[in-house]
Amino acid sequence: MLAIGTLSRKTGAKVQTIRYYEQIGLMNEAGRTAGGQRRYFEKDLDRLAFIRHSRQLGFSLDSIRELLDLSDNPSQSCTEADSIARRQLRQVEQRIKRLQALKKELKRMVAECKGDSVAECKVLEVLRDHSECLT
Amino acid sequence: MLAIGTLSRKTGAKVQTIRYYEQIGLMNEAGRTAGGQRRYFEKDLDRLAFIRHSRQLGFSLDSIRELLDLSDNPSQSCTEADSIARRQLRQVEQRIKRLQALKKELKRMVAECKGDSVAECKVLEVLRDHSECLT
DNA sequence: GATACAAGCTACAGCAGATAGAGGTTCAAG
DNA sequence: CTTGAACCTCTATCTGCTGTAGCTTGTATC
Repeated sequence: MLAIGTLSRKTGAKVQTIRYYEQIGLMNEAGRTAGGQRRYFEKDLDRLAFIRHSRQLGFSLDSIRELLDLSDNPSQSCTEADSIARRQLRQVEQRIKRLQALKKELKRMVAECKGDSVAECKVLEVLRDHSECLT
Repeated sequence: MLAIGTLSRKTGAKVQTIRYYEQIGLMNEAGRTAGGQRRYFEKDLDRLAFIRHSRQLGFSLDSIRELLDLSDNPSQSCTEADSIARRQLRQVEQRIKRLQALKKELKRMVAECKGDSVAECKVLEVLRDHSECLT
């Protein structure tokens, strides 16, 4: 039986976050001691690790909920899990594209700055004048 | 004198967003008609456009506040604006790096999936087992 | 001048995904 | 039995908006 702090240390999730996951129904309600403290089994640790890892891969809590449901019903086809992962992949790719465009623009912005007074600051000028913008 | 809806249409910011920006002190308090409706000058339009463009480049509202302060005091050196922009650039670069690592992992995940039953699903397996993880 | 109605107003709630603090209780080691 | 770290609940806060309810104003048209 593991206390919440142990779960926290083993997964890297903050104690409050674990309680929050319980609150929103992502983690099962934990058993309690006579005094009301949460106690966990190994399977809870696994579930939390799954959630953490999925979060690190950028999955939304809703997607994780779906993945956990699938994981709890091992007889189904894998197709759905696959499509969730592919959706996530597409999202990540899109975000990368967007950020690369931003990076380009920011680079251009700071490259043109010559440390003059604010009046001639290229950074501020670029921000002011959207028409020069590449994006 | 421009109504809030005109400002909205010209900048793409939602009406509520403009009022929100006023509320948090990013936009100056607008003048009002006798009936209490907000009326704006061209300079307000410029300021809002500046904010919108900065947001599109991923600057936080706090950074934008700093940039606007600098922009309002044209006698200062440009150094600070430059360092805010560089900071933003670094953040963007870091995010790209992180996302590229995620992308790699997600690709690996879906590539290994063969449409089997959930029990053998590689996607779920990878999520379960962090130790196989590249990140 | 009357009327219609789009557009404005305030105030508040809600979203994701946590995180922090107050103020009190329990557990486990010594 | 005492100590104090770890736990508990509850509520508020963060970012950056967005949406709704219920009401008022402004303006074009008749």
